Order: sequence, then structure tokens, then C-alpha cells
Amino acid sequence: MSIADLDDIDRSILAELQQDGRITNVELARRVGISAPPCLRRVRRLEEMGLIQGYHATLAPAMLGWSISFFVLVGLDSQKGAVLAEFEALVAEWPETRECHMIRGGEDFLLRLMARDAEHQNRLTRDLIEVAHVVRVQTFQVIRTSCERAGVPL
Amino acid sequence: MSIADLDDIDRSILAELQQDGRITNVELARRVGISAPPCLRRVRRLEEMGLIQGYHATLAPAMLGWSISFFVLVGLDSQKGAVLAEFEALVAEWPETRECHMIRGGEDFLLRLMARDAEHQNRLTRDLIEVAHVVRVQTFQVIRTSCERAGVPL
DNA sequence: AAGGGAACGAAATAATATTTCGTTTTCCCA
DNA sequence: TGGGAAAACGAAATATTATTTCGTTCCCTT
Repeated sequence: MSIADLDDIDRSILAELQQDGRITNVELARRVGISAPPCLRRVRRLEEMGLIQGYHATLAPAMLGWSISFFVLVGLDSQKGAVLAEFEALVAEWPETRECHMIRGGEDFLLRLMARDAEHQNRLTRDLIEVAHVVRVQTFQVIRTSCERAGVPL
Repeated sequence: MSIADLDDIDRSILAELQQDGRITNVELARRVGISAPPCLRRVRRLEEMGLIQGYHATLAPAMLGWSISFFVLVGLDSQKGAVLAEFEALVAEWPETRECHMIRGGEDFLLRLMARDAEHQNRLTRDLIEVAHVVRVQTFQVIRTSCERAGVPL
């Protein structure tokens, strides 16, 4: 039940499903060079092993009214576990929070948020500054994204 | 052909597919309260409109040997269009590059990279510094990710 | 109120997923 | 190195799902 149990066919399956999560099992089997039943068994096994965590449609943010994406470096006045966990729990409740990474290298957290417009973004930034223990906030507005690959290199 | 053409059922479909991209059309139709044929027609329409850009399996990076994720703030010595485009094209060729955002707010780019181990990460960071026009590099190593939501708020 | 376009849904058909089971391959271990 | 068990395979049968067809309904406009 580890990476060692993966052969080339498994890796091909993962690559194909990462590329197209709605490919049919028949087509997937054809591409990786085995018949449908064992292919499906492999997919189920990869899911059960937790290697495949789920399947998601990728939507177009701008077309849905979420035209602003921005990152925020956040510094807290304490690195105690309870303070960090409290911060994480609070920002995770905001629907605009897409990612919250605890980091090493200058500040404590790097967030990615989405906003419907500039006013919305301003409100989010102000709200963030008001959060308990937050002492520094540095915003990086995304102008354009030239590369956005889902998942892992395969 | 815009967001105005979306009704509540369309939004429900998008939310369901963002949550589970491999749900069957029958189940999707049941959840959004219509029968299968019109549901499928709506999905196809949303795909053609570009609102649904694709479907992807979400894999477990650590289990596949990609245990390190890190962000890098990159500053260049020029903001000329050709220089920016050249940088984007170069880092996009690296398989370890997952995201490359041009940003406003302190530096020029924010990258997200993945590495197999610390040595690999060091090599990537050194390579980045050697890239033409790069004058500043600040690395933020991801210690833990408490929130990672795909897509947009719905 | 009548006409027309768009969307719906039941039913039929096509395609795909999944199970079953006999065969082949792989991998230990004597 | 040979034998045997376990695992994986794939053809075929079955179950489920996707997709098309087509008659009906619902609006919306005039």
C-alpha cells in the first residue's frame, strides 16, 4: 500500500485521470493498454489507497463573477500552536478563502483569496487585518496567470 | 452566452460538478431536480460556453513522491513585456512549476513549485536565480496546508 | 388568445460500467 | 529449478448509465 506498489500502468492511469477526470473507463483502458475490467479495478484500488483523492470540474472564475484572485502574506504576533490553529480555522470559514498555507521563510501564512470586485477585495483585506493576532498583511494581486497546472508532475 | 443566462439549476450543476466531477448524469439530475436528458444538455452547454473548462482527478502529491511544495517571489530587473514573457515561457517549461502568477504588490511573479526532496528544491531555487533578468528570489516553504479548495466559491 | 421558440421528460436505443469466471502470469520457496 | 499459490488478466454476460428521439408543456411575444 505505497508508491512501491505502483507500476507503469498505474502511473499512466493517474496521468490520464489527472488530465481528463471524466474519461470513460473503456477509453482509459485502451490508452494504458489493458482491458476494461482490470483497468477499473486499478482505478478503484488507487482511489481506496488515497492516491486519487477526488474528481473535480474546473470552472472559469471570471465567467462566474470571480474576477479577482490575490495572495496575502500574513504575519501573526505569536507562533503558539493554538494561535495558529485559531487563525486557520477562522479564515477557512470564509468562502473567499481558497488556500491557506502555513509557511516558513518570512511570514506565517500565505493565503489565496478570490473576490468579486475591487471593493470586495478591499473589504476582505481589511477584515484580515482585524483578525486576532494578525500584525502584518502584504497583498499580491494576480495580474495574469501564465501557468496553472493542477496536481503533480507526471 | 454569459453569466446572465445561468439559472439556479445551472449553478447547482456547477457546484455539484466542482464538488464531484465524476458524478453520474442520472445522480446529478436527481440532485438538481430535473430529469437526465435536460441535465445532460445543460452540462454540455456549460462546457461549450467555457464555464466548465475540464475535469481532473486530484492526486495525493506526497504519496507520489512530491513531498515539498513551495512558493517563490521573483523580482526581475526589467518590466518590459518581452522580458516578462520570456521569464514566463522559461519557467512554464519546468515540470516542477505548477503555477506562475504575474503580480502587483512588491515583486513581479509568484510561483508555486513542487520538489521531490530538499536537494531537488535547492536545485530548483538555484536554477531560478540563474534565470535571465532574475534579481531577487524569496522562498516560502509550505509547512502545512490547512485549506485547499479547488475552483470558485459557490 | 394564438403562434413560436425553448425547455422539459418518457421511452427507446446506444454506450459504458461492472460482475463473473476461466485462463494466464508472477512470484515464492522447497 | 520446478511446482504451486496468489494475483492479475480478459472474454463474455449483465447491470447501469448516457444519449437520442419525439411528443408535450411552458412562456413570451404580439
